[in-house]
Amino acid sequence: MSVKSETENDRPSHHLAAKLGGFFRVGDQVADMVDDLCREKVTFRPRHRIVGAGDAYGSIYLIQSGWVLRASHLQDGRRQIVNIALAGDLLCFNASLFKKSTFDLIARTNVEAYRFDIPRVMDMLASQSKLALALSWANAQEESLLAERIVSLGRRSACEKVAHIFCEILERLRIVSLYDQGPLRMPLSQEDLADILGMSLIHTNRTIRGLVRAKLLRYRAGEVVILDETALRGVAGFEDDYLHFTRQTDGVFV
Amino acid sequence: MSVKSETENDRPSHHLAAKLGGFFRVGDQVADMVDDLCREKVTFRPRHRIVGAGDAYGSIYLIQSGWVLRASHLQDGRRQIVNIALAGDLLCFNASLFKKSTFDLIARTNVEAYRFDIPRVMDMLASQSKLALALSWANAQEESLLAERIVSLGRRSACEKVAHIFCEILERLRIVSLYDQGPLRMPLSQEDLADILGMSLIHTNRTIRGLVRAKLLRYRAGEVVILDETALRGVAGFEDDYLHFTRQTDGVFV
DNA sequence: CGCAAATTTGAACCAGCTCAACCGTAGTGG
DNA sequence: CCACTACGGTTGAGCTGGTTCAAATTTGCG
Repeated sequence: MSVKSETENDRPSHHLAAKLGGFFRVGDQVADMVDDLCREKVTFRPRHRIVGAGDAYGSIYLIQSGWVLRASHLQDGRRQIVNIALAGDLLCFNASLFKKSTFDLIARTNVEAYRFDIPRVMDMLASQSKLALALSWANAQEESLLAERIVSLGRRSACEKVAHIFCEILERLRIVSLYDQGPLRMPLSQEDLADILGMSLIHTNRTIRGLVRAKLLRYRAGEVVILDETALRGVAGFEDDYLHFTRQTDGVFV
Repeated sequence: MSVKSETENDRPSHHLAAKLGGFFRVGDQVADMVDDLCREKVTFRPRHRIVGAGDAYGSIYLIQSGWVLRASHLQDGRRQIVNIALAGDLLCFNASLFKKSTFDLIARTNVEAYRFDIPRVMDMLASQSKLALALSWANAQEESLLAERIVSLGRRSACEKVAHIFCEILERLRIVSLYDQGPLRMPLSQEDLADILGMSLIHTNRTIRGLVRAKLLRYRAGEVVILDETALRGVAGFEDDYLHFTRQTDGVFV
């Protein structure tokens, strides 16, 4: 797929490059390789189960737009959302090394994604070490997000958790230029939020209401407006270093 | 470093190969490369901080023996242990792509480890795709452990959490042949356990006592005896598929 | 309009927390 | 040998953050 006629922002690799750009100086070579992997574009409807627990992995996806939830279900119906995948995130990248999934991947919105052929990715990783390095970084960053989620779940109060997840989502969207300030379309129900934060739906609601009453944010179904991000970061104890988005000019060139 | 004179079990790569052996058929080529990386052996005393939050990464370690905790500290002293690293586990492998650590790595016991020189690892990964694949798998498995920890923290009861972590530790030690059955030396205090499970020390204690009273296990400082592992798995709802230790004979050869 | 999904609120309850104290065991130094 | 200390574990009591159950209200949408 030629990309010469496309503007930078239309390249399939755009969001991923933006994310990596926080750490690497991403050269055309790597961007071209990613674009080259993006031969097939797929779209999923909301609630579509992209991968189900027990399924064999067939593909790796690079999200172009939309929100995807990675969730685990216990026998009795309890659900835990392990992470949220946004534009520029890879799905099943490292997990595709396994025989089968232990998680569901659910499209929460309309999702546009590029489907990578796994053998082709493997070939390219084997021969293109810069690409491998770049994708390893993306992978390591995702692992860092999981670790921070563990900290939230284990040691933060309900109020801190809610504030923290909002701060994280804001920051992650900023990295891929999908948020600046003002109202944010956030296609998560309070039930989703509860399942991310390991809380009950009802207490999640009350906690959000508390933050609304404190004038830190406004909330409607599908939309939040952060009114005082500084204060929100304060209650969350939010430190963004775990995102490792340093925007260094002396970064490694890939 | 020649390994010809060593028995299989003495090779530095032994535990890592055992872990990978659940999925790959690990050939001599990869094992030799790992052995070759293990040029420098280091030991840490209990409580030694191998890496501290904020430190730049200097090395990658392969644990030969001992237990290491990866922990995060909040401003007010709350601590969350994100994971436990055992023999055969790599420390700082993917995180070494970052400028600096956001976690502490603490030796909980005497720890023997092999120190890898990062540039050398990078070179080898770039040129040896089989090695890269094998280590990527180890990495993906660790990510899977984190995801399961998130499920525990978010959606399991105190009793399920305690049972689950014991099942996980048993299984992980079995994979590297460090446990079969009977008494298990477990160098974690109840405070450590509490910080892994996101619970208070006191409630952790009471929960353990409950399992002891139910005759599922015996507990002393530094030692547990699992009396009824089947029952313990039952209360935990333990499914070992997230460890991805399938011991398949048709696995990919690396 | 009418249905379904999402949110909000109230009320009662309880799992897990904090505070406080005590016990056992293993050094350690006089 | 004993006193002292430190650390890990145990137990009680009271409290509270978060849960469950139940029901009402709002919102989105065909």
